[in-house]
Amino acid sequence: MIKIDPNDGTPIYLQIVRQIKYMIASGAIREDDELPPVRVLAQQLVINPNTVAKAYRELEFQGLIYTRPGAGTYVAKRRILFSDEERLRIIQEKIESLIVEAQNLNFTLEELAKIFNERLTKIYKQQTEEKGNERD
Amino acid sequence: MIKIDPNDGTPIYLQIVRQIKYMIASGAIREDDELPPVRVLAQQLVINPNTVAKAYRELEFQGLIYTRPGAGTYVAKRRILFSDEERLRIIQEKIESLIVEAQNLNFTLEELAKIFNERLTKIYKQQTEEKGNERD
Amino acid sequence: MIKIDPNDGTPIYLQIVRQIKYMIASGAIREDDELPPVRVLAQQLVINPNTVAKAYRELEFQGLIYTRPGAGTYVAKRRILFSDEERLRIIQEKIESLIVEAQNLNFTLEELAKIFNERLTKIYKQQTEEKGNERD
Amino acid sequence: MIKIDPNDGTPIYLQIVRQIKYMIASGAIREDDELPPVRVLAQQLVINPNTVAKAYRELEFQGLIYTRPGAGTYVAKRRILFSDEERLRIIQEKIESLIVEAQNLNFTLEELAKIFNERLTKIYKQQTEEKGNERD
DNA sequence: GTGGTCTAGACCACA
DNA sequence: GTGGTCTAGACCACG
Repeated sequence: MIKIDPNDGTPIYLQIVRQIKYMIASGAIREDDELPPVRVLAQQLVINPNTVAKAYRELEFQGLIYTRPGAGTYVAKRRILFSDEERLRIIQEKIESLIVEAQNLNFTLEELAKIFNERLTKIYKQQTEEKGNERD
Repeated sequence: MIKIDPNDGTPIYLQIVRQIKYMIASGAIREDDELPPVRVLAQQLVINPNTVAKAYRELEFQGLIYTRPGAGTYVAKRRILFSDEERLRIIQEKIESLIVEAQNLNFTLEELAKIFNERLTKIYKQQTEEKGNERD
Repeated sequence: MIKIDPNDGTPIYLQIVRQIKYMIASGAIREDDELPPVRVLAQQLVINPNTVAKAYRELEFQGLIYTRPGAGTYVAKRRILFSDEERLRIIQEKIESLIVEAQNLNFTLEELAKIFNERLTKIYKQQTEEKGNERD
Repeated sequence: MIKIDPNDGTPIYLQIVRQIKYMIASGAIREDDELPPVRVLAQQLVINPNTVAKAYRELEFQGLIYTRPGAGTYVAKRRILFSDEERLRIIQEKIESLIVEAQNLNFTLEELAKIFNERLTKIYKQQTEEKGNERD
């Protein structure tokens, strides 16, 4: 499920973090699902177990997973770990980066707004559909 | 218009390389346009001049810019232009990443849209004001 | 300044974390003060640099210090990183532990309250004195 | 009345050992008092019975408890009693640690006092109620 | 010279 | 068998 690109430039452990974040956000893995054991994932990706452990630690810090030592690693329940100021700070940083990149790529602000809001609407529809299905 | 994210994981000099590359490849800056001097950019971004110098060296090595010793640094002739599909693909990837981050921070899609559009509007106003001032 | 007890039972890196937390809380080290470099502290304590790095990473997680790669590690400005729910959860856990330990040690709740409030009052007086001195 | 803190850093079995030791050394439990069966305590603390068993083994090795096979586990004769100074020293160390934690989480001393005393009052009421019921 | 990443490999606590 | 800690030691990014 997870793929490492050694030439990516970003550290391996962050590549793992990013991909697991995607899986959690998209609902591909859910609360209390078990993640692959450190050693197993390390063997699959042909990297050192410590590197996987580091990725898991980072995710645990962000409140997305939890580990029960001796048992395994699991997807955590959604909860608000950081203060509102902190959450806002983090997301505004990312927004800032996105806008700058868009301008570097010669998009106007209007174009960016359009692409962004379209994507958001699409996801919104998907999620309301899923909720509808769950109710069935 | 370059933005550094210290938590990105990618080295600062590569963040600069990427962003300038995008500006060139998307036509945001053009042949023989002058890049900001190393020291000026370093001061703007609050980073070490060596780091900026390294980015410029890398870009020169890739043939995207050239330096005229004692004069300045300029965008080179040989340019690779992104297709519109390429530009769209890149920006959509970034948007995707922003949305994932927001969801894992427990922002709703509505909250994200609100924060994003507010920021965009603010920048839009700033830029139209600046243009107004330029005309004076 | 920092002392390691190999027979303590608690991991070395947590012993470091705890002691630095004390230094920060007591004002022994303050905002923007530099911590000893990883390698230096490791050599002093005769432990592996990675272990010190792990302690520093943990403190950075908790928002108590920040690192500028290539430069050094510094005491961070006080700020509220975690949500109120999270902060309350953490401190209530500790209070719970304290109360249980007190009962195990055959203190009555009244005795515990007395000892605790006396200690708190003492610190409170100290801190108001210090503020007074700073104003001079 | 044992409490496990998974984030403490010290192994669970040692947390149990320490707390039972305190109960014995402070007279909270006495010679020939029965300890809870391994399985019962494990269920209460939501941990593995092996972990409790290991703690009991360690306490037996230290001569603080003895087991009568098929019957139960009891507090041994040979007891080391803490002096009042010792008890006070231990609990003050814990209080110190709680205050440091609270300050680093940006609680004021007043807030800490309030949370602490509220919790204490609540437990006090519970315990007097229980005694009332016992009398019935 | 500073911190960051990664590997290889050992040992421990715990289920 | 699972995660956690620690060591030794290499290489890189950055100031």
